[in-house]
Amino acid sequence: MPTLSDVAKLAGVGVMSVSRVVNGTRRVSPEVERRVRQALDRIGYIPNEAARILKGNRSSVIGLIVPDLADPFFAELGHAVQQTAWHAGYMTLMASSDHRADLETSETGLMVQRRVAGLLAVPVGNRNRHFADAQSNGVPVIAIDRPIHNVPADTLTVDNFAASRRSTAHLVEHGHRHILCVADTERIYTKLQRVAGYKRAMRDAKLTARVCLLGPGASTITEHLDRELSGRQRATAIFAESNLVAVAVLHELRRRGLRLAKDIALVCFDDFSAASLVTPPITVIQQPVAELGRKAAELLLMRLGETQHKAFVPQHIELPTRLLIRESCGQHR
Amino acid sequence: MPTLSDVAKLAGVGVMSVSRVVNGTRRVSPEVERRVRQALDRIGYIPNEAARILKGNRSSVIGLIVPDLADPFFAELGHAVQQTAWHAGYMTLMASSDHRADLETSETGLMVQRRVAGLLAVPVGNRNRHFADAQSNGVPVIAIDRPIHNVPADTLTVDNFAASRRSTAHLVEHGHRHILCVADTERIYTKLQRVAGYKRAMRDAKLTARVCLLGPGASTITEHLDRELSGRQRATAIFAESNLVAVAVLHELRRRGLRLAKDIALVCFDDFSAASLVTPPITVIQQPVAELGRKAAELLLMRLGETQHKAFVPQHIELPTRLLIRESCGQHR
DNA sequence: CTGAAAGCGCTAACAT
DNA sequence: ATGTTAGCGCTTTCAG
Repeated sequence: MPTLSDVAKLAGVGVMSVSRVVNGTRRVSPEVERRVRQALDRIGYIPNEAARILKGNRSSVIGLIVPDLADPFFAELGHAVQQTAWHAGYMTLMASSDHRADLETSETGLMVQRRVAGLLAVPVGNRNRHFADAQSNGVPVIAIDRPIHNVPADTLTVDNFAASRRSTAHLVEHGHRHILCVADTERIYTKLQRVAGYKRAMRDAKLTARVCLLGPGASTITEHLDRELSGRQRATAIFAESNLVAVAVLHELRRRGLRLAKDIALVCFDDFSAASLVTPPITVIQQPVAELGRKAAELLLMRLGETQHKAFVPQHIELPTRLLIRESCGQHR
Repeated sequence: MPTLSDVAKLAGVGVMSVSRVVNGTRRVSPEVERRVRQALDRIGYIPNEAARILKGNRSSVIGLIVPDLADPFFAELGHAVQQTAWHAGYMTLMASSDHRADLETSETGLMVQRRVAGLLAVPVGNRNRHFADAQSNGVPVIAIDRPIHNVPADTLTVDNFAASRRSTAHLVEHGHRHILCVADTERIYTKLQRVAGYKRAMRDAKLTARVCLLGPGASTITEHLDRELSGRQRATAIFAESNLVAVAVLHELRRRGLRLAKDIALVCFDDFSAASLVTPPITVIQQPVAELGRKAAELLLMRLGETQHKAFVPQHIELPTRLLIRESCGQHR
C-alpha cells in the first residue's frame, strides 16, 4: 500500500506538503497542491490510520457493547448510536457480550487496547472493574439502559419504575382488581424496577400484588397461570414485564381459549412488532429506544470534547416512556 | 498510558523481555518472567494496538456493512458475523449504509483506511468501485445476501428463486388458480429473484402471473388489492415477497374483514416474529440468516489465511431455505 | 510557504 | 536467554 513519502517522491515535494494537502492542515501554494493531488490519485493513496493514532494517541472509533445484537431492542439502539457517531466523524466498534460478564470484560479490554475514544455499554453483571479500568485509562464510559454497579459513570435509562406504575394503574382504572405481574427471574435492573413499579401501583390501589416469576428455579408460566387463572380470585388482567414474557403469555392464553380484552386484559412493557398485529392489538409501554442510543452517543461525544482535568460529575438521565393504548384492555375510559 | 518500556524500566529488564512475556512469543527465564509480570500489573499495562498494526500492517478487525442494523434480518446477520469473528480472534467494525450507495462508499473507504483485515457487505447500489479498490488494497471482500455487481468477490446468498418457485407451487397444490405476487418496486437482487421464481412457478402451472408492484411510481397496496380482490378473477392466494409486504397485506386483509386461510391464502418470503403469533399463523419461507452470517465470516477467515499470490476464484454459495408450513394456506395435503 | 528531523509504541532481526 | 537497534507511516516541531 502506498505511503505518504511515495506520493511525495512522485510529486517531487516534501512529505509535509503532502500531509498538509491531505489533511487541509495549512495553506499550500496552488502549484504544489496541484502536483500533490495529481500524484495522490494516480497512486491511490490511503492514509494509514494506525500511524495517525500512534502519533496522536486517540482514534476516532467508539465502542459499543450490548448483550445481544440480534435482539431488536439492542439492534435499534446500536443503529442509533452508530448513526449519531457517524455524523460526528466516529465509527463504531460493536460487540455482543452474549449476556456474559466474562465476555464483556474481555471485549472491554480489547476495545481499550484498540484505543477507542469512548465506550458505550449495556452492562451485564456486577463486577465492573473493567469499566473502571477503562475510565482510568482515559476512556470515558457511558452506561445505557442500566447503571454500572459501583462505577461512577454517566447513565441513560428509561423510567422503568414510573411507567410500570402508571400502566398498572391503567389496569386498575379499567376496574381490574386481580392483576398479575409476570416477570423473568433474572435480577436485572430494568426488570427489578418494573416489578417494583407494579407493586407500588398495587399498593397505591390497596390491592394485593401477585408476581409470577419465570425462569430457572421458579415455576413455568403454565404452572403459574394454572394457579392464577382459576378459582374465585382469578386474575383478570396481566402486566407483562417484557415482550418475551408477553409472547409466552399470549401463547398460554391462546392455548386456553382466552380472548384478549374480553376475557383478560394485558399490558406489556416494551413494544414489539407483533403487538400491533395480533387481534386485538396490545397496549404497551413504548420505549424511546432510538433516542436512548442517540442521547447516549451525544453525551459521550460531549465528554470527549471536555478537558480531562475537570471535576467529573456523572449524570443519570432518565428518559420518559409512553403508554401506547391499543385494545388489549378493552375500551378506554 | 504506560508503555512497554515503562514496564521494562520498572522490572529492570529490556523491552524485548517484556514483549516476550506479554505475547508469549518465546521462553523467558522464570525469574525475569516473575519480575515482568509483577511490574505489568502494578503499572496496569495495556498494549497499544495501533503500534502493533503499524508494525505488522494487519489488524485483527473485520468490517461489516449492512443497509440497516436495526432491521431484524441484518441484526441477526451481524450478530452471527460478530460471534464467528470473535471466536477466531477478530473484532467487528459495523456500519449501516442506510441503503445509500454514497454512505456505503465512504464507510468502505474508512474501513480500508483503518486497515480492516477483511470486509463483509450487503451491498446496495450498482457502482462498486469502492469494493474493487478495497480488494486491490489487499482487503478481501465478501458479498452477503446479494452479489456485488461487476466485482469478482465471494458471494453468499439464499436460494431466492427456487424457494419462491417452490412456495408458489405450494399454493398451486392447494388448488389455487388466481395467485397474486405482491412485491416492492425496489430493484434489488433478492426481490427480483423472488418475483422471477414466482413467475416461473406460474408458468410451470400454466397460470397467469399477476404481480403487484408497491412503492414510488406504482399503485398503493390498497389500490392493487381493490382491483385484484374483486370480480370473478379475484385472487384467492397471495405470495408476499417480504415480511414488510406481508404486514401491509395483513393490515389490508383485516380492514376488509378477509380471514386468512378461509378467505385467502398467504405465503411470505422471510419469517418474522409476528408470523407465528397471528391467527392463523402464517406459512413462510425461512431463511438461514445466522448460517448466512456465520458462513460468510468463515469464508472471509479462510481468505485471510490464504496466500495473497494465488489464483483467486470467487465462490458463489447459495444456501437452502425452508418452507415452514403453518396454517395460512389451510390444511396441508 | 516548505522541508528536515524526531519520535509515537511496538516487534523483527540481529547481537551478545 | 536477553538486550539493542531499526523502522513501520505519520504529524509535531523547528529551521529555513
